[in-house]
Amino acid sequence: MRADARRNLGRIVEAAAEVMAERGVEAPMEAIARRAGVGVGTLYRRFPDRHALLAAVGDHYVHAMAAALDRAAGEVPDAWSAIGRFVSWAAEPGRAALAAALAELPVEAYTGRASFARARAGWLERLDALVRRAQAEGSMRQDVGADDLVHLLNVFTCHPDRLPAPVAADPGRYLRLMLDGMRAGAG
Amino acid sequence: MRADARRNLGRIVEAAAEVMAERGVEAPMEAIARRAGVGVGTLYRRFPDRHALLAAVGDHYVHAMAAALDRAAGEVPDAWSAIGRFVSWAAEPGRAALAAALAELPVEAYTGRASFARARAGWLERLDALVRRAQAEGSMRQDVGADDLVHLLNVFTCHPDRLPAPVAADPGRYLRLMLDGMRAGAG
DNA sequence: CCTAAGCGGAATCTCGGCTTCCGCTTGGCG
DNA sequence: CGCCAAGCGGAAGCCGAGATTCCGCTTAGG
Repeated sequence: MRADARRNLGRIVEAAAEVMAERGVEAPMEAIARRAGVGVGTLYRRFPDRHALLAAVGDHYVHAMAAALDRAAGEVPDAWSAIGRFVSWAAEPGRAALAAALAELPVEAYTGRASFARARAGWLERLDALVRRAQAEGSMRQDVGADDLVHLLNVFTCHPDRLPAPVAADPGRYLRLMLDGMRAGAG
Repeated sequence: MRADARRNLGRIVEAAAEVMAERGVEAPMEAIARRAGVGVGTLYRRFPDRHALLAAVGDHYVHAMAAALDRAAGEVPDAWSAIGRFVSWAAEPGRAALAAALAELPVEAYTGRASFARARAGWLERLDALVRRAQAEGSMRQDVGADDLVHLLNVFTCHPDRLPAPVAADPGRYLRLMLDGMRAGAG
């Protein structure tokens, strides 16, 4: 594979991640190509259909999330703070948006992508462990779980067009409210 | 106006409210017509364009919300419980969804509709009063407002396709979490 | 310098939804 | 009861957005 081709490949995946975060998994191929600074033809040559592209984007995303989680857990001793940090990181514009976008998509996009499934499962598992640790430390309610965290992140960080403008303008405010509600004793 | 025509008019507005709640303000006219048990022709004769239909739906909605709020406030003595009740009512499937749908829409849909604007303002004012009462009673945080409540309702009750499936399945759970976060002392 | 890998983007195709239009139906008056 | 205009439904044609193909031009790199 020629050097420039390889470079474009990377750009395309990044662009796809961005655009899908902003406009959903169904974002027009042309928009993705434009963002990547590439012609649609190139996009199609590399990824024969949308699913192929999605799988690539999914890999990209899962690894980024996993790395951020580990970083957050390493930076502070208590689990509750680590969760707070991770949430802040994930809430940065257009970040978890991708999670929401990917959540929308049909399973068949990943069939035969065992590595992706494994990475995803691993990430969720580590998040879950962190949550359980926070609960054991007495800082988090027992009746909420890692899933709730993920869902709410997805909700508040999905692309701005899909949220009431004030929420889109400051999702952090609402995520903090959510965390306040998840703190031990809040129920 | 003939009796059957009047009947259809009512059905159309109701159907439009339902369908727009589920599929957004841009929901296909044909879907609305079908739900109303009416031909598209009838729809277009009555409402020459989408804006006319939206205005009618908006009226419908604002009045329903105002009535529910007053009912909730009348049923229990303390403001916090009243808010809880109202939120529960508004979170019933496809209810506030309409609010979210209407929130999306451009101002020009309502220009020249003073009565609608007035009704809307009145409703918000009453909700705000209730929130301030809850704060005075010491049951609600000072740093949140009626707006936050409205936004959160919109977020969690928008049509299911736009939410992670588990959230769509039980928006009440997440709204309760958010309310827990808004309770006095939660910050 | 040459050549095949790689590229871009115009052209074409498809699909979903909007809007119109006209022949049929029916409320309700005389 | 009979008439006829108000009202109805939905097929037909229009349109724009996006997917996908294709081919002549560009350029990496041996």
